[in-house]
Amino acid sequence: MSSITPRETAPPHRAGPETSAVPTRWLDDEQQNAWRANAAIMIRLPAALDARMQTEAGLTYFEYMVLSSLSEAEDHTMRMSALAARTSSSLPRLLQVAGRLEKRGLLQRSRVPGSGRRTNATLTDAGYAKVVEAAPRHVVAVREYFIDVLEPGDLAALGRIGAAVGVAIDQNTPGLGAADPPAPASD
Amino acid sequence: MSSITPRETAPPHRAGPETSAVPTRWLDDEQQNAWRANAAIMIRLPAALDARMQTEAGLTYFEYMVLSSLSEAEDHTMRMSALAARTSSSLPRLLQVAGRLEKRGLLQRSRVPGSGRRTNATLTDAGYAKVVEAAPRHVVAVREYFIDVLEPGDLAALGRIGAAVGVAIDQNTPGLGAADPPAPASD
DNA sequence: ATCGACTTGTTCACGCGTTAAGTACGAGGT
DNA sequence: ACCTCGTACTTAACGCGTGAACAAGTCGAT
Repeated sequence: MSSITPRETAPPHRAGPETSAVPTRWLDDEQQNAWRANAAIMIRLPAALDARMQTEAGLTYFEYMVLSSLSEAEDHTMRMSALAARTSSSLPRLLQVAGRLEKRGLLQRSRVPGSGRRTNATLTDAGYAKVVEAAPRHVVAVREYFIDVLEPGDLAALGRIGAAVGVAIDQNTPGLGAADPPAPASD
Repeated sequence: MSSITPRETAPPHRAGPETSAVPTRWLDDEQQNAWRANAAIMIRLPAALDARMQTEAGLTYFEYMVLSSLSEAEDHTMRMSALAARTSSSLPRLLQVAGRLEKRGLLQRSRVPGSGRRTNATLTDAGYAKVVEAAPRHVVAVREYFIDVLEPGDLAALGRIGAAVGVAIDQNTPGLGAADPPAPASD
C-alpha cells in the first residue's frame, strides 16, 4: 500500500523534462515506509501537542516555547531576535505572539538604552508561574507521544538523524533563515 | 545547553497544581537531545520541502500530495472525503485546494449521480503531466534531506518509531480526526 | 407519500504566519 | 556636522487553514 509517487505508473515516466539522463532513484519499500512514518509524525505530532497545550494550559505550543525559552535565560530575559532564533520562528511571527503574551501580562518588553534598537523580552511573575504550571504537563505529553514509546537504541538514533537532517537542510536550502550557528529548535 | 523546561529551576517547581503527588519525570540529557532533534525535524523539514516544491514545480507540498494521491488511484479518481483522509487534511482545506487546482486545470470535480452528495475528483491530463514532472524532483528532495543522510539501521528504526508514535497519538488524543483505520499520511 | 435523521460537500468568518515595506537607532566616512 | 549604511525592530497586506454554520441529497420509519 502506498507509494511516494505513482507506482506502477512510475517507471512509465521515463522522463521528467530535464531528468532524462538521470534515471530517478525511486524509493524502495523500506525507504518508503520510513519516509511515510516520518511524514506522519511531522504532521500529527505537532498538532497533537498543540491541542494538549491549548486545552491544558491555554497556550499554543509555540507560545509555550517562547515562555519556556525565557524561563531558561539569565534573568528571564532575552533579546527579541535571539528569542526568534531559539524558537525557530521569523521575527514578525515572534513579534505578534510577544504582543499577545504582553497583553496577557505574561511577558514584558523594554528597549535596551545604550545599544541600537535592541529590545528585551522579560518574563513577568505571572508568566513564570504559567511556565511552572505548564512544564510538567508538557513533559507528560512528550513522554506519552514520543519518549516513552521509543526503544533503547532509538534515542541515540534520533539524535543522530536530527543532526544529519539539519545539516542537509542547511546545505541544500538557499532561503532558509537559520539565524544562529548551532541551530535552535527549542522545545 | 537547552532543556525542555526551566532547568536549574525545574526541581524547585515541586508542584504543578495537581501534580503535587506525582514528582514529574523530567527528561534526561539523552532524551532531551532526541526530542530536540525531532522537534527540529518537525519544524524545518516540511518548510524545506514546501519551498522546494514551490520553486521547482509551482506546487505546494500539500497540492503535490493531492495530485500524487489521485495519480495512484483507480482511474485517477477519488471521492473528496477519501482524498481528505488520505492527505491527512480537513475537508474544508481540501475543498479550497481542490478549487484552486480545478481553476488551474489540473483536476476536475463531478458529482456521482446515484449516491447522495458524493463528489469525485479526477486528475486531468495536465494534472497527470504535472505529477509526472514533479515526482522525480520530490524524490530527489526527500533523498537529499532525509533518506540519504540516514545510516543503515535508521530506516527500520524510523518505521518502528513512526508506527508507535501514531498509535500513541491515537490512544491519547481525544479530538484527532483520523478518518480511516490504517491512517494515511500520504505524500 | 412524508417526515425526519444522517451523510457529504460547500461556504463563511476569523486568526495566524509570511512577505514586503517602513522606522528608529548607532557607526563610520568625508 | 552631515550623510549614508547596516542593524533591529515594527507595521501592514495578503493568503491559507480551521471551525462553525449551511445546503443538498438519501434512506428508513410511519
